[in-house]
Amino acid sequence: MPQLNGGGGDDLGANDEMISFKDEGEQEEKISEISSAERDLADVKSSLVNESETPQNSSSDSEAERRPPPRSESFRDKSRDSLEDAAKRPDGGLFKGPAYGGYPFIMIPDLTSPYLPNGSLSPTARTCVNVPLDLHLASCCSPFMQYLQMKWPLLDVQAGSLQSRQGLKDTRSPSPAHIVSNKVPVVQHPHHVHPLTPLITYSNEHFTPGNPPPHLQADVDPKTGIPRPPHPPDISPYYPLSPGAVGQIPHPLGWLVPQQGQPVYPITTGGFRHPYPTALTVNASMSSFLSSRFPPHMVPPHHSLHTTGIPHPAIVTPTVKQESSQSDMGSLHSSKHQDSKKEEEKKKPHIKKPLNAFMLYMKEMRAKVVAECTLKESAAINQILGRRWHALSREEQAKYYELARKERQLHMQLYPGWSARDNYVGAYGKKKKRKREKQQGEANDLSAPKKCRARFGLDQQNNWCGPCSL
DNA sequence: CCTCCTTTGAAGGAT
DNA sequence: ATCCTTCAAAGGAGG
Repeated sequence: MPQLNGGGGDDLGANDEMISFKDEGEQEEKISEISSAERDLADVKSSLVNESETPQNSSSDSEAERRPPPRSESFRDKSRDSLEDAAKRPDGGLFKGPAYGGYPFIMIPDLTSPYLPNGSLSPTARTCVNVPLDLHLASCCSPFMQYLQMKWPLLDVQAGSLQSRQGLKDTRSPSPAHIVSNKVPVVQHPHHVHPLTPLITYSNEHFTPGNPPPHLQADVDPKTGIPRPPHPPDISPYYPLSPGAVGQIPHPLGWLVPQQGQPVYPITTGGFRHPYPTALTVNASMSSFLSSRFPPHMVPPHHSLHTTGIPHPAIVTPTVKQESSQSDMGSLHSSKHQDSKKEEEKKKPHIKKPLNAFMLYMKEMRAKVVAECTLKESAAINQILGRRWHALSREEQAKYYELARKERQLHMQLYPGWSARDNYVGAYGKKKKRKREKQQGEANDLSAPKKCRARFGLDQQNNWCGPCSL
């Protein structure tokens, strides 16, 4: 993306855009435009997801055209080149150096990325760009702020308008309740909805008080013919696929508000979960809020949100899974053992991996699929989503790839030293083990010892798995 | 209660 | 360079 850090920070080393598909059969990928969740579900159910690559009344040549079989170098290079071009464009100057720090819409040039159908910035976007902002520039320079701005490019505008409209100047000392009270409605003006809202995507559940029941489905996706759950008229449940389209905006304060929806990077601190941090935190008042809501080790330094120590939704304390059960029960049954264990775990907060493109896509679409097919089982849902993912057009996928790349970039800025390896569970973690064994075949028993030995060496046999230690 | 399932993609280590 | 493994989300299913 256009350098968030004003420099050549673009290259994360991941040529993730437009990765070639697995060969699942092009025919299958040509899921017709009338494909529906029901059919997907039927496929899943009938064949237990036996990906029979039988050509399905595909026909949709346009679809096939949109998605050239080997999604690879050609498009990838083009994409990257175009991205770079975008960064070099005059309006890409928004991202040159600190100057753009005052703009919350730091991602705008990406909107003009070649991924978008017409490659132009929507009038809405331009309008938004020109909105004067009441930003706290000092804060904006931090990766955290960039992150916030990326996630909630409009928030400051909204905050500004809030201040003007509601006299929120007294936010100098806002209480969390205060912040929370300024929930959704005030930020949902259609004209404020920026095309960049895809960056904030994720599902409505983050933002709506509750997902409407499937039976309330009102409209139908013109593209897929799949009924959609109803949504506020000023909020599109989808990414804006065309310039000027209105994107969905989960509540910008969502991460400040306990929600039912699962955030992308939930910070769970005493039941406090949220999606990515939002730009609301730009001001100093936020830091006081953070101080009140986060444990000290997660609260950024006052008035200087430094790269390190910045609260990030990717940080999840190990108490995540107990947030509902243990936080309630814990007060009753808090054993010393648990305490010591907790403290031990607190020392190294779990920084989650940034979501990849598909994960972001799933995050956004899952609710829809669930609503459409009344299927709850995630495994089946994910199969459907996987198919739909492949059925997406280049441009549509590109948005997610781009979003994912930004995720990684910000994640990297926020946690320079973090490695995906940090999240690996020991030498041979419990997770996914069985499946891998299945996939890898029978030779596992033989290979495992060898791998442990190779991996940790003889001097670290304590890290070996059980079989290896025998 | 914990793990598996199921998807794709990213990352890192091993070969 | 390629292969293998793990993890990211999600929530029902099953041990």
